Amino acid sequence: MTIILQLIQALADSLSALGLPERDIKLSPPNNPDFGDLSSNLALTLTKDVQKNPIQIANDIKDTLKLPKGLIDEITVTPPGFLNFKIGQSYYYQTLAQILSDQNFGRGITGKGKKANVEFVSANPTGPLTVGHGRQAVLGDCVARILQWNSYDVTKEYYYNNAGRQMRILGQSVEARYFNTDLPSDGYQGDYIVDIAEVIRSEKGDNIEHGDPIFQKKAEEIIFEDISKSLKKLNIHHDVFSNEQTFYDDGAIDQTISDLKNKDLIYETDGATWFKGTAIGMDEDRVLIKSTGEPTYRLPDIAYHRNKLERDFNLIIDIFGADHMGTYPDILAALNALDYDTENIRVLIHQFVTLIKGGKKVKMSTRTADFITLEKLTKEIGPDVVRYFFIMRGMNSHLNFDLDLAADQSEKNPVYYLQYAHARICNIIKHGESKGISYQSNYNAKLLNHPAEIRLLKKLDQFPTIIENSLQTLEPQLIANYLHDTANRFHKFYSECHVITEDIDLSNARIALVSATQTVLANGLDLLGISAPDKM
RNA sequence: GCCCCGGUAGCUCAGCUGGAUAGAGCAACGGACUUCUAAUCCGUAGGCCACAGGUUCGAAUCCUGUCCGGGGUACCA
Repeated sequence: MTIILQLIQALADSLSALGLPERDIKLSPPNNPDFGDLSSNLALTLTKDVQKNPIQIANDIKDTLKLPKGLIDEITVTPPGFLNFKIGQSYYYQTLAQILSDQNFGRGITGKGKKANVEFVSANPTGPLTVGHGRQAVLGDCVARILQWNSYDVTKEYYYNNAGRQMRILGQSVEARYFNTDLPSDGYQGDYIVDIAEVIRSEKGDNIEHGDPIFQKKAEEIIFEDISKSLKKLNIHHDVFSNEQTFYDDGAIDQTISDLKNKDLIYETDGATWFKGTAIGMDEDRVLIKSTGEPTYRLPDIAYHRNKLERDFNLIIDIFGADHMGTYPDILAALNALDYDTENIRVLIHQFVTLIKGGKKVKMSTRTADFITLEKLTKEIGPDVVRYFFIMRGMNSHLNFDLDLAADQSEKNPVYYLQYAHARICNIIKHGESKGISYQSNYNAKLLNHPAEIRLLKKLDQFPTIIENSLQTLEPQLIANYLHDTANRFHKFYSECHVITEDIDLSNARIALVSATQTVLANGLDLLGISAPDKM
């Protein structure tokens, strides 16, 4: 049982001993370290019901509190009525020992025996991935890593629409380049289309007929290769690729329509087939099949999610850009109408990246070939910097990405702050070995008394809590922020405490502390898919 | 019009399941390397947390309204 749970239990016991009403008790570290390690507003929440001065309530609770010996050093009551707990240092020494005995410190077992699916990127193969796609790529990959770290069996999935209008225009664009004719209206203007046409020419010669499916097929293939390559350079791999066409071929699309029809949720107007969303509480009805006979993306999306639900995942995560905000409720509503339980589906929406170049916003468009590729960015500033840049911000913040600044600042990017801490530790350990000092399990933890040492220890102790929070919220930036704090406390420790000294006992204790810090940093960086270098 | 996200230091953003004195990086200024890596550390400066109300012992955080920016609201994806 963690120290927090023990305290909450003891506080709850006190409440009942005093005949006070029950409360949902919360403990959190106060901003000001003078108030101790954990604080509770418990007494303040009771004032109204009890009609008593909160300070007096807090003192009553304090006096009746029964705690295991050695757990808490000091309990104080401060205005306006907080209960503050100072945790004994021996607790942190135990944490240190725990980290040193377990390289996997921070790993959770929540997902043991459970299967999760994370769908992300899912850009249609109409052109290279852009900087805009990067955010989702990194976010999705980190979410998958968080789940894996918590023992989930994770399938990383990429879904794309290859049967619709977009891909048809792509094929027509390639064809136009091949025959040297005008691009279709809304055609793809990028040079890569010309390159694809040339590949086709060199492989198949000049005698392909108009309308040959090879144009679209080859384009899809080549562009997908390029997308995979860009992702690979960011250390991102998908396990499964699903596409729309499959669901036409295996009849899932027709089946979905007929099942919805059986639920009386389908009607036809103006030659189009509509989904009766209003019948099940939605704001509007939506078109599923256009009057041209071509389905809208919603229909295959429903079929696809049905397919995912039938693959028996315990957790299904969809990661979408803000432009999908309005569409997923329809999908979920349709699935519910088809008697599926959608509780295991979590939809993460991230806001867009606004690109700034030369102080001006860049409007990106794949169609007009007005974009900066993710691959180019990765090449310029490196995968670790790209990943950190995208992950250090919350997903529902709009992100301004200044390309000039990114290139400029890559030298002093905050990710190096974390990596440098790790590299420094490696160097200390190396230096220690040259002096005959290396980690011994019989170190004397009590020698770690310096404020900078204690502060670092307290930070390391928080790691599992941070992991737990990030699992619940699926927000990787919690880990990024935590690692920054940890590196900060390490750097401060480094500047105040020399590790390898003439004092062998102290050196041993500090080597232990530094090794534990290394483990936490390496684990955290791994969660973000960022490398932990031995030297820089 | 309606729905979703945001508005916090000069810039980019943390903090938002209500707590005590609102933080970091960059930019500016001033210090610290005969020592395990100065990609670091220490210090100075910088704020009506968009605005106005409300709830509360207590609001950057919750509620309502207004303003500004982004996205949706398509028989585009």
